Amino acid sequence: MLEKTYDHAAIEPRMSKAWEDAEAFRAGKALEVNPKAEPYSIVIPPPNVTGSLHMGHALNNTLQDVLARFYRMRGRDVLWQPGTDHAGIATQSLVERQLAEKQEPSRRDLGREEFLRRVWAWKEHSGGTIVNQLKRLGASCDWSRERFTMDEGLSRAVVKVFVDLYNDGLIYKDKRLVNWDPKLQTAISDLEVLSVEKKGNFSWSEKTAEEKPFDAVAFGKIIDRDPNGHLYYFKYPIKDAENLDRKFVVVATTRPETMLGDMAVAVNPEDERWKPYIGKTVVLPLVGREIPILADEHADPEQGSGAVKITPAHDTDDFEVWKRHRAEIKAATGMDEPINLFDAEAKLKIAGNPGLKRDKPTPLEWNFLLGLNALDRFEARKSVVVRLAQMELVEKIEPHLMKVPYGDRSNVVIEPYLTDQWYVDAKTLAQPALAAVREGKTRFVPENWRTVYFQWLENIQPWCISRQLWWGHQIPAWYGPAMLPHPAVDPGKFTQSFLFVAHNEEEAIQQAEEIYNSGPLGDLGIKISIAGDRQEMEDSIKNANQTRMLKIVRDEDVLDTWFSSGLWPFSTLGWPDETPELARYYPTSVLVTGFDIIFFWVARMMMLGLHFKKEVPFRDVYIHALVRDEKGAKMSKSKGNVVDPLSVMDNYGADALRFTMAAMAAQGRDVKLSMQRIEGYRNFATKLWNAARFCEMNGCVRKEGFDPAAVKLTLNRWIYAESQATAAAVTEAIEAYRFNDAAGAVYRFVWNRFCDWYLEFAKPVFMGDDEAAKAETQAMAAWALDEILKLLHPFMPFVTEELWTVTGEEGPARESLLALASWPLPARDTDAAALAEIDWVIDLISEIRSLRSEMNVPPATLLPLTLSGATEDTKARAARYEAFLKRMARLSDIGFADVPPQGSAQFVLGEATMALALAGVIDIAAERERLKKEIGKHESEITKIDARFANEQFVAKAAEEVLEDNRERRAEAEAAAERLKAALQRLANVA
RNA sequence: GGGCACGUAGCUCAGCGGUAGAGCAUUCGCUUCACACGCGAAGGGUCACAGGUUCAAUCCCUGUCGUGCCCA
Repeated sequence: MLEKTYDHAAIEPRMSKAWEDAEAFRAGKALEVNPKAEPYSIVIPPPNVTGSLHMGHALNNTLQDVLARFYRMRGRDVLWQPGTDHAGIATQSLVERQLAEKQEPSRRDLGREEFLRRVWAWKEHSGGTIVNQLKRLGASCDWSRERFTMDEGLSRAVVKVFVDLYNDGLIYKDKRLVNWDPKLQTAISDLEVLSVEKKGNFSWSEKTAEEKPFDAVAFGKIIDRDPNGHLYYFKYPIKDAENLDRKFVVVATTRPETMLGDMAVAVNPEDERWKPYIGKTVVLPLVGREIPILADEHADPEQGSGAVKITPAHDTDDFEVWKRHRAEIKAATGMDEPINLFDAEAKLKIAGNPGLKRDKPTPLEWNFLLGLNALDRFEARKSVVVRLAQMELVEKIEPHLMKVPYGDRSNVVIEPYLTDQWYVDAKTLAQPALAAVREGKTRFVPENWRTVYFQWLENIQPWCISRQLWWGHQIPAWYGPAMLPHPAVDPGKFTQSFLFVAHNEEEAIQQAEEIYNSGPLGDLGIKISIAGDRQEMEDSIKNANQTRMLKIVRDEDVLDTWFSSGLWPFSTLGWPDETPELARYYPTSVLVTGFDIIFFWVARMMMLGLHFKKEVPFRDVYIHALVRDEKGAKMSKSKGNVVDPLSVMDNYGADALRFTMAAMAAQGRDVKLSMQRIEGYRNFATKLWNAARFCEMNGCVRKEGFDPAAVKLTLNRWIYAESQATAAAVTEAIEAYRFNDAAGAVYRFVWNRFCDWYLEFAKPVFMGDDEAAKAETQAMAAWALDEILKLLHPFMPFVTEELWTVTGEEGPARESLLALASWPLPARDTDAAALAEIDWVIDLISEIRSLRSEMNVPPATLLPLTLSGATEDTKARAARYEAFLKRMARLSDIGFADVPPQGSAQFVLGEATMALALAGVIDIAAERERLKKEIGKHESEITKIDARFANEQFVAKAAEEVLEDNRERRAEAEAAAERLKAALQRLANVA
C-alpha cells in the first residue's frame, strides 16, 4: 500500500540500501544477464577529499548519473568509476589549520613523517564526506571500486609516469621564474593564478611639489589599504653626466621595492632620444649599484620615458632581457646571477644577500636597507617610495589600472620568484592531444568548446609540476654529490648535481652506485644509502673518503595534484598493470565536466592518456555550465549566495534537486537556480506519487502476459502511442546529451498526458459496468505507470524505485530492481486514429471549459450540449464519451439537432457546430462580441494566407508541403468562419 | 587587445527558416470521489536594434548597442 503522502526522507535511505544490497551498480553486473553486454564507462571528475557537495557537484553528478542509469537500463555493462583526489594544497592547509586550532605543534615541528601520519589520520576519519553526499544524491557509481589518488596503485602509476617522462626527456628540471605563493610557500601553476584589476587613488608630482608636498602619511594609508594600483616614476642618476643633456633616466614601475634588484635599464634601440645613452651607466639609488643602459626591444618608446628598469629575479619579461644581455650585465655589475630580494614569504632579504653586499651604498643608505631586512614586501614598498621621495628621486606617482596576480587558494598576491622546479614539456605532449580532437577521436559536446581546448593547447607553456608541500606524491628523484670523493678534492666543493630518477630507493641506489663507481678512477667500491635530509647527505660527503659510503637524498617536493588526476581514466582501472578492467573500460565513453577545468584536467588527461595508452581517454567530452544563483551571479561563500544542495535535498528531496538540474541543463547555458523551480519539481514527484496511488486504489495491477499493443479501447491505444512517442523522445534526447529535452518530454507525458487526461478518461471506465473495458484499462494503466517509472528513473531514481517496489507487491513478481529493469523500447509508429479521436475529445472539453469560464457559468451549473452539422462518426464519438464529456465539461445532456437552439453560445469544432444552451444565463451582446472576435481571428488568418498566395514567387518557389499546408489552413479557417458567422446570424434573430 | 557565449511573456528559460512555447509569478473560478505540493480558465511577447540573404527571418549573414565568461 502506498502511504497517503510522499515522504522523500523516509524513502531515499531505503532505496539506497536496496541498490547497495543488490550490488546494482557493480561493473560487470550486466554480464551476468548478457555476456555480450557492451561496456559503457565514465570516470567521475574526482572531487577533493576535503570537499563537500556544492551545486556544481550536484549538477555534474546528476548528469553523469542520468547517463549511467540510462545505459544500465539499456543493458550496457556500466562502470561509473568513483573516487577523490588528494588535493595537495587544500588538504595540507586544512590539517595545518587544525593543528594550530588545537594548539598542537606545527607541521615543521612535527616533521614530515609525523605530519603525513596526521594527514592520513584526518583522511581516514573525516576525508571523503563528499562520497556519502554523492550517495545521497543517488549517484550510481560502482562504490566497491572507489579510488583515491594517493592509493598504492595510483601512486605506482604516478611514479611510472614521472620516470618514463623523465627518461623520454619530457620532464626536466629548470631554474625559471615561477608563480610563487608567499603564503603557502610553494610554486603554483599559471592556471592557479587569478588576475584582479586594481587601480589606486594616490597621485603626486614633483612639478607641483611646491603647493602639494609629498604626504608620506597619506600615501602609507592608501598603500595599507591596497598595495597595488599605482605607477611610480623614479629618477636614476646617470653616472658622469656633466656633459650630457640628461642627468637622470626616468623609469616607471608598479612595484617600487623591486628596484633594489635592478640590474640594468633598457631603452629601445630605435629610440632617438636614448641612442646617445646606450652603454652609459646609471647609479641605482639607495643601493649604489652601477648598472648599464642597454638597448633592447622590450623597451617600448611609447611608454613613459621610453626607459625601463630591468629586475630579472622578479619579472618574467626582465628575466628574458637579462638572459639576452647576461654578459653585458655581468661586465657592468660584476654579477652573473639575478638578484633575488625575497625569501619564501616574500619578505626582504637584505642582510647577507649575495646580490647586495658587493654594492657600495653609503653607510647611511646601508643602514636604511638593513632596516628593510625581513620586512614584508608591501611595507618595504612604502619605505622605498618615501625614502626616494625624500631624496627627490621621485618624479611622480599616479593611479594606474593594473592586473594583479592572486593565488586562487591563498588569495594573496603572487610573486614571480626565481627557483628550481620540475617541468613537463607540455608542448610536445599537446600535439597528439590536439590531433585527436581535430581528427574527431574525441568529440566535444557542445562542439564550440573545441575552440577553447585548441586555443589553450596551441599556446601551452611548460607545466610546472613540483610543489613545495609534503602532502602529495613525493618526486621520485634523488640527489647525490657531483664529484667523486677523492683525497685531492676539497670536500667543500661537492655540489648536489647528480640526479637519479627512479621507481624506488633500491633503483636509485643502484643507479648511484653505478655512477660513483665508474668514474675516471675506476670502481671505488662506494656504497650508497639514503639520507634522511640534506644535512645527512652533506655529512656523508665529508667522511666519504674514509667510509666509502655516500648518501643520496630524495627531492623533498611533491607533484601537482593534477599530475595524478591526469592519469585518472587509466590509473583507476589498474594501470600500469594490464588489467581486464583496463582492457574493457578504456577508453571511457564520456567525460562529464564543467568548462572551468578544460585546461586543468581535460587537456592533461588527453595528453597523458594518449602518451601512455596510445588512445584517447574518452570518446565524448560533455561540458556543462556553471550553476549560478537565480540572479545569475556566481555562487561564492563571500557573496553569501550559496545554495547548499544538502539542505535542498533535506527540504525537497534528492529527486527534486536532480530533476531541476537535468531540466535546466540546456547546452551552452548557465544554470540559474531558483528555489521555485525546485519546488515545482518536488510537486511533480508528489503528483506522480498520487497518480500511482490512484492507480492502486482502482485496482490497476500489472497482468501477466499483457500486450499493450493489443488493447482495444481507444483511450488505451492512445496512451500506448503517447508513451511510445515519449520513450523515443527521451531516448533520443539522452543519447544526444540534451538532458533538458529529455526531462521536459517525460514531465509533459506524466503530467499533461497521463495525469491530466488518461487517468481522467479512465475514471468513468472504472466506475462503469463494462467489466472487459475496466479490466483492460486497469492493466493498461499499470503498464503505462511502469513505463513512466522507467523513463523517469534516470532523473528521479528514488521515488520511482519506491513505486516500482510497491506496485511490485501485486501481480506478477518483479524480475529486478527498477535500476536494472529494461528501458522501454522507443518506437515511433503512432496510432493516428486513436490520436485523432482523443484529441477531438480533449479539444471539445477545452472549448466548453473555456466558454463556461468566459461566460461565468458556475461550476455547479450543468449545461446541455447540442451538436449540429455533425457527421455520423462525430455523433458516435460523442455517444462513446458521453459519460466522460459530461463529467469533464460539466454537461447535463448531449443532444443532436439540425440547427443550434436559440440563445446558446456556440463554437466550431471540426465540421460540427457546438451549442451550449445558456438561455437566461447568456449575455447576448457579450456573446456577439465574442463571436465577432473569433471570426476576426480566422479572417485575419485567411488574409495572411491570401497575401502569401498572391505572391507568385511564393507559389513558384515554396515547397509543395508548405503550399499544401497553407491551402489546408485557409480552408479550415474559411469553414470555421462561415459557421461562426451563421451562429452570429442566429443570435441577431434573438435580440 | 584576442576569443566564446548570450539579449524571446513580469521572472527563469526552451525553441529555431513557413501558425511564438513551458515552468513560476499574476488575475479569476473551484472543499469535482489521487493530488490545494491540487483542478479549471484567462491576461501577458513589433523574439535588443539596424541592414542584408530568401518566395518567406525570432531563427541564416553583417554591423550596432547591452550583458556575461575565458585568455593575453
